[in-house]
Amino acid sequence: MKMRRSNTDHVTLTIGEVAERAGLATSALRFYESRGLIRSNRNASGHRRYARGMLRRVAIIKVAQRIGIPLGEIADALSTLPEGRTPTASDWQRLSDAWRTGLNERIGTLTKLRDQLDGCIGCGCLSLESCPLRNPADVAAAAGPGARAFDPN
Amino acid sequence: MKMRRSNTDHVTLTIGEVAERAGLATSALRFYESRGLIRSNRNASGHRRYARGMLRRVAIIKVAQRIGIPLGEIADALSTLPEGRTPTASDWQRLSDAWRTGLNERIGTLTKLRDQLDGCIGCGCLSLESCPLRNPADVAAAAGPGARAFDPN
DNA sequence: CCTTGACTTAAAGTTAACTTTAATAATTAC
DNA sequence: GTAATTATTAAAGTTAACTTTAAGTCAAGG
Repeated sequence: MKMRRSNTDHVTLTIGEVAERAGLATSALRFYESRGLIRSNRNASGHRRYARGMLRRVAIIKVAQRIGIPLGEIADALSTLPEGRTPTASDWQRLSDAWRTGLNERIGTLTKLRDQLDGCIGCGCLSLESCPLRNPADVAAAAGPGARAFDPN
Repeated sequence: MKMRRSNTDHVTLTIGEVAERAGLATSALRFYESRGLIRSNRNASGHRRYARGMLRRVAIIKVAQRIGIPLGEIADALSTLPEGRTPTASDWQRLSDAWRTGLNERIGTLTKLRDQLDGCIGCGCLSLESCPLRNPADVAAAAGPGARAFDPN
């Protein structure tokens, strides 16, 4: 029983519509806009109106987040696209290529950690000098997304 | 040129010593104590004194963190140990067994994500209906440690 | 016309895991 | 004996990624 046809421009979406179709809250969309990840046009009365392409852009943001890319980097990446254009297939390929590398590193770090953990089964390990878990050679962090209070050590 | 031998009890460590040997800040140790992850004895003037075993306990906390276990869960796990005892080899085995499972899940989630990403190279994907990246079957999150503001969707 | 419901903004709150600050006390070094 | 470290506490600040709240505007239905 939905009817919202008094919209002048039928190809635009309201913030509520984008939120529902993209699967996130309207507050998140406003937040992304404040961080420069997305943009919006306004109708006469100041309400946001989005083109269909925004759904793809938001989808890309969500995938990048699942990969573990912080919003700031996602914003940087998206800002390399020609002025606000909807990402094309080759845009997406370029972005995902870059992100795949980081993802592989994360997987590698976690896998190494698991292997070290496996190597420690019942060894009564965690010795000060010899335990690889306690003396990680890879200082590079396995940290996922989220707050790390500036020092990911 | 270090000399600190006026300590009555030579087998205890000050908070500064634990911090240095464990590789974290004194503020972090106090914070862990406030969260119930570690305990301390106090000397006559109220300064913290730790037994050697604390180093192993802190090492376990650090490994668990690398695995991606939030401090709250680490605290729960450690609290299953008999009253404040230094974790033994079998304690460690039990704890790491539980944590390994979560670690493997995380690795699995990220690996699946990477494979989906690989399957999308140049496909111009992210289609509303058919893209597995856009419609992840596994609602379970790939989220690492860190703030997720209560809704890990 | 009036009531919902969706929209607007700025500002403050949330969570995790700490750090920083401030003001003071105890130790250690010389 | 005094200066420099190191310690103590409580409270506030930090970062990320949002959400919630407050106070009000706009749109659609009856």
